[in-house]
Amino acid sequence: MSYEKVKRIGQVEIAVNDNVIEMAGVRDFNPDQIFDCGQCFRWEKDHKSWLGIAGARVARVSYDSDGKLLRIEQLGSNEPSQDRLSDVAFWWNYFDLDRDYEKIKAYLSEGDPVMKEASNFGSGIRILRQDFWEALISFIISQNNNIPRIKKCINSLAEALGEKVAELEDGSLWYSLPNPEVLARATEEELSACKLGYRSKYLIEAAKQYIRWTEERDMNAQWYVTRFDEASKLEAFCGVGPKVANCVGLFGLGLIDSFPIDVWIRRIMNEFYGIPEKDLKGMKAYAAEHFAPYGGIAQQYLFYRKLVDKSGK
DNA sequence: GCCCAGGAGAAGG
DNA sequence: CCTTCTCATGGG
Repeated sequence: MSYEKVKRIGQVEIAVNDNVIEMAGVRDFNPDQIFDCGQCFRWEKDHKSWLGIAGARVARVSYDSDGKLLRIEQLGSNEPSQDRLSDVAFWWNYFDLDRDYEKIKAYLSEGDPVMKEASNFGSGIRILRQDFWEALISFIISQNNNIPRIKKCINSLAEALGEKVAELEDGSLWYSLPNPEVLARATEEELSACKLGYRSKYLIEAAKQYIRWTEERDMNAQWYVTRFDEASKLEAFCGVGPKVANCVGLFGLGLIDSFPIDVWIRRIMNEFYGIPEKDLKGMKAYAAEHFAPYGGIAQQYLFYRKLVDKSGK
C-alpha cells in the first residue's frame, strides 16, 4: 500500500492513496463526540468507524488515538476529484483542523470548574464547518423535534428531492440534500412523504428567499458570508428564530461565538450556573461575558455533557 | 395514551 | 416589549 505524501500542515502529515486520505498528528479529535454531539445528522456509527455524507461526498471516517491518525475514505461511484488536494482541503476545512482546540479549552476552563469538566469530558469535539445551505435546512427541520426523528426527516428529504451521489458495494444508495432551486419549486404535497410537519412550508419559503437574495447579490457564490455576518441576521429566513439562527451561524457560517439556547442548554445553565430557565437574556449575557469569543464551542461542550448524561450513563 | 423534542410565527396583551 | 397559543409528527 503506497501512500503518496501530499503535504505537511503544522504538526499534521497528510498522505493520500486513491480514495483514502490519512492525516497523522491530528489532536483534539474524537469522531464519537464530533458526530454524536447534535451538530450534524447524516453520520452514523458503523462498527468502529463513522459512515456519512457531507455535500456530495460519502465517506468513512475513523481515528486512531494512539497514532493520532485520522483516516478518511471517500466512498461510492462519485469519483474523487481529479485533484486530490481539493479533497484534502475539503476535509481539512470540514473538520476545522486549522483551529487549536487545546488552547480554547484552556481559555474556557480558566476559573470555571464546570467548563473544565465538560471540555475534558468532550475533549475531542470539533465544530464541523458545514455547508451553509445544508445547515440552514437541517436546523429549520430540527425545531421542536428530537434528534432521531430529525435524522429521519433529513434523510427522507434527501431521498425524495436530492440527487443520487453514490452507490456503495453493499448496494446502499446515498443522496445529497436538495439544492435551493429544487426545494423552491417543491410543493407541500411533494414534501408530505418526508413527514416534516409544519416545517415543510418553512423550507419552501426559505429556499425562495435564498434564491431571491442570491440573485440580488448578482450570483456571488458566497453572498451569505457577508450578508449574515452575525447570527441574528439569519432570522430573516422563514422558520429561523433565535435558536436556529445561532445553530446555522455556528455550524454553517463559522460564527464561532454563536450560542444556541435550546431546552437542554436552558436546563444546563440553570443547573450549573444558577440562571433561571426562562431567562434567555441572562444566559446570552452570561455566555457573552464568560465564553466569548468561543461561545459556540463552549455551548457544544455543555450540550454534549448533558446529552450523554441524559442518555443514561 | 401521554409527554416531549436542539422552536418559530402569530395573536394578544 | 412580553406572554400564550398553535403548529405536525413520532420517539421514548
